[in-house]
Amino acid sequence: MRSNKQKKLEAKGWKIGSASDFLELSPEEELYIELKLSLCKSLKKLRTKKHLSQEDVAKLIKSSQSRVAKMEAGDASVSIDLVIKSLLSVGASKSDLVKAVSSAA
Amino acid sequence: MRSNKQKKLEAKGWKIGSASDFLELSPEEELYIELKLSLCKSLKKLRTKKHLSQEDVAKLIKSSQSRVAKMEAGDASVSIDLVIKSLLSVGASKSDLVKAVSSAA
DNA sequence: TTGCAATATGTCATATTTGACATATACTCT
DNA sequence: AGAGTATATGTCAAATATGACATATTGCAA
Repeated sequence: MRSNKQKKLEAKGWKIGSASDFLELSPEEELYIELKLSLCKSLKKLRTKKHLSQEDVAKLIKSSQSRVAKMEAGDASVSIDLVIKSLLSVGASKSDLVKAVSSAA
Repeated sequence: MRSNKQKKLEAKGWKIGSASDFLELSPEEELYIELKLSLCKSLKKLRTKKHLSQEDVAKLIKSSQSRVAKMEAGDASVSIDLVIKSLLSVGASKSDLVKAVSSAA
């Protein structure tokens, strides 16, 4: 099982250089990150389930493979908007989104 | 009961000037808009329930009253990211988010 | 009515997100 | 081993979202 600290570290780029430290996140910052990571994980799951490459998804959303990789990695440089748009483009249903939100830690 | 067309029109600024017309949205574009509008609506509900002014919320999220107004209006210039951050700052729980996503048309 | 607080709408310079690209790394195959 | 495919990571100019501000509009109490 993955530790809490590791999950925070996966949110690459977050809070680096800011006053507050990684492990001092407010509850709402925590939930925001967990939610985003959950959506990112769902994207990867749905994509592989559909046997699509990152390049395939990139074409669907008119973006690039590198951006899809960053989405799946939960990179801080990608917006939740883009992740949600990608999920929908890959065929996620409303209930898929509900599941993703529900399963945020 | 509100018509479908009206809900689209509430998504101010959307698709204006683009090739496709308001009423020709793909299913995923539809769901994306409905989802966003649902989150916006939830924000307004939660804010009023907590007896907060838009100015109060603006201070919580370090933004401005006008941006909060735009969020609640479902303005196309605001990101889902900001709406979610606002919801969490106002005290939304995970189940509040789940409900908002679930109740997207 | 007037006055005041809350909300709506428009604009704009700045900040953040974006797609694109290069390149690195991983994972099959033969 | 090498070749081919998929994924990861870094960078950057262009596109988009942002907070701040001005101002308009609403609603409501005196």
